[in-house]
Amino acid sequence: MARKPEAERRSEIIDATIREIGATGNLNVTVGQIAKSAGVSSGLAFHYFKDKDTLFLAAMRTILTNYRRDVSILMKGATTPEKRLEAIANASFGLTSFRREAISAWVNFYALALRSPDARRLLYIYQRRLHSNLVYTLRPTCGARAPDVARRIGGLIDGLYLRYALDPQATDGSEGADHILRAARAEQTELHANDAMSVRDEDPNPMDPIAKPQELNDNA
Amino acid sequence: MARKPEAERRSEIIDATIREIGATGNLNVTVGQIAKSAGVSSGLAFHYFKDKDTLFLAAMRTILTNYRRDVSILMKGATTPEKRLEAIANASFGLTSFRREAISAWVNFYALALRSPDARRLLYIYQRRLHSNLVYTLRPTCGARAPDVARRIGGLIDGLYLRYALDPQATDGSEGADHILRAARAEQTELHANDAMSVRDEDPNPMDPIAKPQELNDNA
DNA sequence: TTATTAATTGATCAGTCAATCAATAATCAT
DNA sequence: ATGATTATTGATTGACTGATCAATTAATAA
Repeated sequence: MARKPEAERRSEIIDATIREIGATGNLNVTVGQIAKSAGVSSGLAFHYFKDKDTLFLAAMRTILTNYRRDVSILMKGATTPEKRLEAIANASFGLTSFRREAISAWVNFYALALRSPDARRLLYIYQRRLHSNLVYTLRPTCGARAPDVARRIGGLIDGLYLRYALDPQATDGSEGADHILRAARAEQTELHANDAMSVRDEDPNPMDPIAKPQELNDNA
Repeated sequence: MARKPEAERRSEIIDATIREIGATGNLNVTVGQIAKSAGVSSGLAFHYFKDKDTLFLAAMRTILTNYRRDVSILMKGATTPEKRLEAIANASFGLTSFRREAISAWVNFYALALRSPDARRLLYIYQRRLHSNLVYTLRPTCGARAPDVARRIGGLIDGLYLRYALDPQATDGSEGADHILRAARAEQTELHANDAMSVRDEDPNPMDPIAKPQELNDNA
């Protein structure tokens, strides 16, 4: 009936996908369900997305874009390293990323990455961007240790996200964000037995850290 | 044909389940596939496990049992707090837990926990046990901060596991284990800006830390 | 042996779903 | 208007699969 331009319909279908994944908690939602939730026929969903996996990936790209936007916004006002880290932490555990739909999408996305190279690529983009942002943020306080520390902070973000995401008693992610800041403070204190160990980690991956926060695009 | 006692067949079917999940990377393996891989008919799989989800949970219990066994073995020889933490780290990133099959099972298990209360319960058992072991291990060096630090180390284990598990370039998990130890060392250094913050975390969850490493059973 | 129990099969049912496609309806350009 | 283009439908197909069950076979006991 109601005719809409391609771009709008695409995003409506993507939104419906995220909604349905959030409602059921898994990727076994049928295209029919999704289409219905979007108020269109299943045929249209296939018209715009060649198959189900493509649709899921598009949905995940939207989630990642939202996350990136949050980071970007919160980073704007952050002037000190401490504030910048807080921005990253708050974006990771903030309302956008911690809604049920985003959580479902994320957790299932990890599982999808196990069998879909496309999903894996997308996951790497997220990881690289996060790592890059963290290195940039940690450099002033950690110096050469920044890449090494960033790897732990990044891992901690993912791990705690998973924890609190799967904990029905956790109402929001603020506790997760607190932990990130505490971990970073611990890593940033001067006297580290670690220093000796992490010398070899001076820029372990030369391709990797770029001076400024990343704005990579998700395609490819 | 070949007749075997219940216990043996059960574990053969469970092993086949783990194998097939590992091979395909997702839970969409059919019971037929699993049965075939176990060398039995699909009917038998349903005879011993009332439905597919039950079978998956049984498989996951086996994975958790193997992990627990590894921790237990490695803990035996560990006398100092440092050695004990090393034991936990090595178990978490060791060969048993880092095989492709275990990785697939774990990642999909997280997704399953999103929709299955039974899976969620099982996941909590793992998390509580890990937390408990960490608190016990960290107490000597962290004192009152142990529960708080344990939450981060636990999260870091999960997060880094996910990272390296989904990284095809990572051959083993030894790098993950290294990170755990470094993070712990950072948290254990004396002069912490954190100390003031984490006072309120003195035993945040009274139900939680128990003096000795846990040997909870997985049922219920 | 014979009766009883336990293990195992495989065909079958009933339902589901991704993907296709021919047909229709709305919009636009001329 | 007219034709071309774009959006949209929904019926259909073809393949798949979880679960059931009646029948069969092997082991055990009496």
